[in-house]
This record gives sequence, C-alpha cells and structure tokens, in this order.
Amino acid sequence: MPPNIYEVARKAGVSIATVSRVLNDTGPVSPATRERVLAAMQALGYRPSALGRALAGKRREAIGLVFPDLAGPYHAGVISGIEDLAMREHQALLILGTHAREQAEELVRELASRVDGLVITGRTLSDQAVAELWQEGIRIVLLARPKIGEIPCVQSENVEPARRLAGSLLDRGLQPLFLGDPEASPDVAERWRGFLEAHRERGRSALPPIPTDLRQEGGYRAGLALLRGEPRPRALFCANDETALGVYQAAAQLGLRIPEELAVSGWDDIPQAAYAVPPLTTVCQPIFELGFEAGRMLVELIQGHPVQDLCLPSEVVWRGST
Amino acid sequence: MPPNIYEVARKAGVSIATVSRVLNDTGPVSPATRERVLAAMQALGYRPSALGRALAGKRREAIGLVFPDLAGPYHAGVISGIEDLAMREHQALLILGTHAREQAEELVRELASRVDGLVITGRTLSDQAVAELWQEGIRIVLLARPKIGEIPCVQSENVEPARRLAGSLLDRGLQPLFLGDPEASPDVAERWRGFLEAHRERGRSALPPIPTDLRQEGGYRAGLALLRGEPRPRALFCANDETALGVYQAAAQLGLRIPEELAVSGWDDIPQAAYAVPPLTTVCQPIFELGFEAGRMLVELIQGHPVQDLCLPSEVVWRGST
DNA sequence: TTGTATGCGTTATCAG
DNA sequence: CTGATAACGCATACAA
Repeated sequence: MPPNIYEVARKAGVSIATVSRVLNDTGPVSPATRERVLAAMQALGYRPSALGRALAGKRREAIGLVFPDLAGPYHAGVISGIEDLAMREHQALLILGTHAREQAEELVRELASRVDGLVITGRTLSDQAVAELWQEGIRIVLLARPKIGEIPCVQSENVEPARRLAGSLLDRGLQPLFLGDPEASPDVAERWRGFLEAHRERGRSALPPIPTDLRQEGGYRAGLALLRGEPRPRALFCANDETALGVYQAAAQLGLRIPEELAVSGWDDIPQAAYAVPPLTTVCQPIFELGFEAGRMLVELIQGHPVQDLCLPSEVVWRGST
Repeated sequence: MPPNIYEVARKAGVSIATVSRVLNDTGPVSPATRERVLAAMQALGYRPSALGRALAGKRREAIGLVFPDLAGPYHAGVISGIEDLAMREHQALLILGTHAREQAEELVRELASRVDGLVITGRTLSDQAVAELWQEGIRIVLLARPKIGEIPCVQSENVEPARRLAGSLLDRGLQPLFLGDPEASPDVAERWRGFLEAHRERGRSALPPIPTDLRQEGGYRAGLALLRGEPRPRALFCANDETALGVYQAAAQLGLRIPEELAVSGWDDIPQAAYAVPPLTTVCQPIFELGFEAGRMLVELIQGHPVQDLCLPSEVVWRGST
C-alpha cells in the first residue's frame, strides 16, 4: 500500500538508482533531478522501507536491550537512557526480558537477528553464551556486568563506594549487616566485596550476607526477621533502595526509630530515597546515563569506531537514615 | 555470515521451497526429506532471517509500544505486561517514547513500518494523527486513552472509583482538594470527572484542581505550598501515588500527622504505596494486565480476529492514610 | 511430493 | 551524471 521506490522513480522520470542516491546522498546527482526526485517523494509521501533497506544493506538501524526482567525503577531508568540515545541516533529500540527462562539464549539470538547490536545486562545469559554470540560477530556492549573477553562494558562504581559507606558505619562503632544476595547480580557482588574490604582494612570480620531479592518486600521480610532477633542489628547495609525501604517498613511496624535505633543505607538513589522519612542514605548511581552511555558505546561499535570501557562514578549520599 | 535457506537446501539436497515448507509447515513434505532438512538445519545452526521473512510475507512478527515517556513505575509496569505477552506470542517488542517531540508522528510512522501493529498510550499523538494512521491500515490498540472512531481500546476504570473515593471523603466531612492536572493525561481527566460527580451528587461544589506533574517532586512542591496556606486543606486527593508520596514528604517536613491532620489518597497502588508510613489509601489499577491485555488485543487484531473494547476493574484500597 | 521462478523494497556495482 | 541489474533471505504461485 505505501509507495515504494519504483513509484517515486516513475513519478520523477528517473531510475530507482537515482532515487536511492538522493535518498542516501551517495553518488552524484544533478541539482535539477535531485529536485524532481525530492518533489516526487514529497508528493507521494514516500517513506523508505526499513525492511528492504536492512535486507539490502547490512544496517538494521535498530539496537536491542536484554534485561533479566523489567520491573523496578532501576530497569525503568536504564531503559529511559538507552531509549533517549536510540532516538537521537535514529535507531529503533527492541527490548527483551529473559526472566530466567531456559530459552533465553534462543530468544536473544532471535533478537540479535533483528538488530545491529545488543546491550546485555546483569544476570541474563551465561558468560559463555555471551562470548559465543560475540565470536559469531554480534556486536555487544555489556551493561552492569563484569568484562567478558574483549567485549566492551559500561558499569558504575560499586566496590569503592561500598567500601567507604561500610567503613564509615564501622568507624561510628556500628556493625552493619549486609542485606542482599551477592549471587543475585554482579552489581550486588561488587558491593559485597567493598563491604568486605572495609572490614578487612579495619581488621574486623564481616557478618555473612543475608540473601534477599531486590524488591521492597524482600527487605521488609528480612528486616522483620532480623529486627525481631537477638542481638538486634543496629545497622543494615542494603543492596538497593527498594530493600532499604522495605526495612523502613519493618522498622516502623516494630516501632524502631531510624536512625536513632537503626541505621539504614540503600543503593541507587531512586526518587523515593530522597523523599522517604527520614531521607535515605544511599549511593547515587547515574542510572539514566548508564543506559545512555551503553547505547552510545554500542552505536560507536556498530560504526566501527574503537570504544573504551566506561566506569561511571557513584557517590555516597549521606542523608538522615544513618 | 549466518547460514541462509540456500545453504540448508544444498546440504539437504532439496530446493529452498522444500526447506521453507518444513520450516513453516505449509504444504506436504515426505517424512524422509523432512528429516533430512531438519538435520541440515540442525547441523548448520540455521535460523531464518526475520527480515527476509518479513519482506517476503507480510508478517513482521513484532509489535510496537508508543509512550509519552518511560519514567516511573506505571510505565515500567505496562511495559512488563506487554513484554510478557510479546514473548508468549513470539513477537518482538519495539518501544518508543515521544517525549512531546514535534517529530512524534514521524517517529511513530517509522516505528509502524517495522511492526505489525501499535499500542498507543495516553498523551502521545493527537487523536487526529492516530485516526490518520488507522485509516492507512495500521493496526492500533489504544491504551489508557479514550476511544477514537473504531479503534479498539483498553483501559481501566477511573470515573467510578474516583467518585467513590471522593464521595467517601466528603461523607466524612472532609473537603478534598484534587492534586493533578486533568490536562496531563486522559486518565487524570477521568479521575477528575469522578471527583466532580461525587461533589455534584451531594450538592456540593468542588475546589478547582491543583495542576502538578505526576512525579513525586510535583506532589512535594504542591503539598508544601498548600499545607502552608490558609485555610490548610484537611484532605488531598492525588492523581497518582507518586504525587501522594510527595505530599507525605511535605507533611513530614511540616510536622503534620497523617491521617489525623491530613488525609491523603493516591492512585495506581504501586509497590511503595503499601509500604509507605502510614500505608497509602489508593486505587488499585491492574497495571501489568493493562499492558498484557493491550498486547493480546493487538495480536488478535493482527490475526484478523474481532476484538472488543476492554475496561479493567480498579478498586479503592483503604489503608491508613485516610 | 518436489522444484522453478518471481516478488518483496532497498542498496550497490557496474556500464554507459 | 544516470540507468540496468544483481544481490539480500525468504515465501509462494505455478509447474512438473
């Protein structure tokens, strides 16, 4: 139904080659014919087919984003960032949640066939599977996961801020408990590492981590159990803000005051963090930029430019909860 | 680089037509040759190209989602829902944020050329632009926006729950103030309508709405201004939960107790709502299902099946904030 | 039951 | 400067 390149060519009295030339500004075209072609395109409301173009050239003009799942403010922020970049670069954005499915690799391959490159995040595919895709020539940028071979990656600081935050709590005479599962994501694993380092530097030993999922309910449940136990912890170092806000709820239910009776810290600095009562001490991570930069790096890669790994700065934001 | 249908055909000693037949299960193939073709595909790791397939047939096997912007838990939830359905139906999912850009219509057309159909939400394109796309044969499902011509739509209840919620506040002797901009989205407009109806039914007049954006900061700012003024409102009916949580923050800062000195209600029932202190009275809207059902309806439409408009139930969830 | 040939909408490589 | 024409990877009438 929509007009194709032949109709434009016919209307302008030229060949499709010429139309293609003015369209992509490739090769010489006399001003006069260029004008006629442009007019014909305008008149017909011609829009080149992304499919035909992709099939002929090798550019799909689309990028893919692979997530473990799409819930929560963190993912939403990253999607926002990469979507922004995609629009600026005139790339379509395809997204896929693997949801710990068995077919994950199959789905990612399917996605890969539709795009010029992939941004792959945290716990989605195994390192081996990712390396395999890369070997096959699929352009990939890793987001918030450790380097695999030569594959470029972008992440934000985890170890150092965690070390500082935990260290600061220790120096105040508190014995923080780590709420989060280092196995859950590479990010959490690094935060746990920084947490450990802070202890080691001070010749102290850390308590084992309390595995929770990264949602508010996980923090709530774990918080309730811990705060009811003996000895009652005086400080909780949560793997992300949602967990910390769950702890807030548990503390409120038990009548414990923050920060007087319980210090709490989170991670991410989601919008809620600043508005919580009391405002949550957390680590501000540039979530939007993470997505944006991963996208930018991927586009560079696709264009054949050299790219460098990127580690965006995160910083501790001290607020009323500690 | 990846093997194509010709290589499979050659390896199996058949024609591409036969390969295509076993691939799509169209037309008769002898068990023996089918077996050989399958083996060849297996051996080569053949994956049909989505592009070639789309260009030849008319199916893109992809659907598009058009949002005003992608921030916040509401959008994230809807995306989750439609992503889930897309995976089940083996459809790729493309997403686009219009961000009130001028080029919006252009971008949507571009997106449309890559997919079999579009889910278009709230304030993205003008009704006229949407109607135009529909006329051109593009399959569309409207999400959270009023009906346009014959275009199928899915939304959740707004007027009735708003009427009940506001009515209940009125019956307790409170004079609620509406926090939100009816112009901001069709949903908010309907909530405002229900709010008005509750007043009319009781022969009372409503105070004019206080326009705020739908983020927490908007609620915080507006809340601060209102709660400092005279006479100080005793009840705030917020257009969504984020706004309400912003009000929480303003109230905390001013030392006002909820619900004793200020009743607050939200909308959406985002995860935070139940865990806020005190738990937020709100209207539970099936956000995930909204996305899921819109996707399902779109797939039905694409397959040529008849579809019916859908209005999902929302219900008031009374909690501690009122 | 299987193969041939054509079309889908572009880009790109040649000749003119 | 311009025009044929061959890919690109697949589906599908039409023949055999």
